[in-house]
Amino acid sequence: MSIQDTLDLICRGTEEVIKLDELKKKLSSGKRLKVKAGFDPTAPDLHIGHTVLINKMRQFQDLGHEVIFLIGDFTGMIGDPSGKSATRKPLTREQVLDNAKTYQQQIYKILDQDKTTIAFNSQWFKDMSAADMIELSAQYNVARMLERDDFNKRYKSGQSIAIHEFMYPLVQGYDSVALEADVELGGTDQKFNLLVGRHLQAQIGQDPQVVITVPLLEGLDGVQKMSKSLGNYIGIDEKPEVMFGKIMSISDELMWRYFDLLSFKSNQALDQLKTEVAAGKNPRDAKFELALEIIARFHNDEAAKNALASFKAQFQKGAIPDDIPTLNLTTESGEMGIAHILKNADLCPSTSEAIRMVKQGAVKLNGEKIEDPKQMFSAGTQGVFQVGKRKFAEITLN
RNA sequence: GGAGGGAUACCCAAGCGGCCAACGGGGGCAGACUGUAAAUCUGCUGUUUUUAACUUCGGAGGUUCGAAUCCUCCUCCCUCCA
Repeated sequence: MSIQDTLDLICRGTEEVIKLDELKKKLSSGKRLKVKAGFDPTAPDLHIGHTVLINKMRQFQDLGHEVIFLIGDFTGMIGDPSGKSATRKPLTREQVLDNAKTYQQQIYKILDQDKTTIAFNSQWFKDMSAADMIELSAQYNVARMLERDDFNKRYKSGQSIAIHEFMYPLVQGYDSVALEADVELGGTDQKFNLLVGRHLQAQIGQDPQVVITVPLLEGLDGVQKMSKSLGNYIGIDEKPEVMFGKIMSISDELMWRYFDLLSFKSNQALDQLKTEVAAGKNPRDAKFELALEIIARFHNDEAAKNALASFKAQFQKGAIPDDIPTLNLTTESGEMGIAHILKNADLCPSTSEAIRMVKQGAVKLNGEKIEDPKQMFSAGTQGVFQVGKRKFAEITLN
């Protein structure tokens, strides 16, 4: 592969490469590059938004470079202020280590374990003295720190910025010095921090790292970035059927964004797909392809196909899914009203809600719509109760 | 330390003595439609023993036949001055 081809591959789906010629030079040198990406272990599970970055790491790995998955166990205790308008709560040491473990388990769905170096930044920070820390903080100044957009906004609007938050970019930048990183990858929200790494490396006389940023993936709503706390995410550990459903629920427009950032299809293949849809191919079928590819990556081909099949069965033919919860409910007086059955089976959060569902025509027993919110069922009744298209339970009354 | 402003359901936000379980928007859920859990349209969105009752508008008291709306105290948040 020529240097140019390699560059094209690396740049695909990135937001920014700083600087391109430096990257070219590093690649041309034939050296095995140290490619670093830092992860703040605040979240217990990875979602596919994170994988945009990890996919990029994988590419470097495939090109023969050393990929360092840096777990910010030390930085995690500070709490990255990036993109936040308020001061974050620091994590305890136990939480950080716990989360880090989960990261390690999950990244190998994409990365090649044998070619991945895992590092913890507490390795070089835990023994740093106060004097070392102050020396590090002398490498940067307040005015430049305040250039950062989120600090700037908070400062101007009178919100508090704790002093330790200024340490975060420095500490993260120092990671690059300690690792002698050639390339650092990160989301666009990390740009400032990544650039601090370049600055620190240059001050110390190292060849500064190339900074590559990748876009942040929008969540299922298509507006806000994918995150656990917003609940608009697809976790990479989720069941195939759940993943399938979530992917199908994204808008047709957002689908293309997901293709761009998550699919390993070539640009040519994507262009062709877009042309086909524009020419009348059902966008749903394109979404099927996306779902199949992603599920195959995190599970396997068979699981993906099964998820497709059960999706078709459940939502196109209205069939009852295979694995539905089974439970027994005990009646007090030998019979129970529909509202209580639904509530007790956790199909509805309250009897009021259950009554509403019945009135809206959302409730079925063995496929037969229940019309009367007061309908009673006597002990011995058995069947599949359904609320809406997605909630099922096989219930036996006794 | 001083002076003001604010706290309403999942979120934003109206209401400023009875017509308020509380406008509107967002989100969510359901139905219709669609070869999509997309888009669009419609409805619902406190609880319960559901044609009615009960609890809710930061917390605790009070005024009143009647309070989210008025008064007192408390808690928290914000702005300005020092």
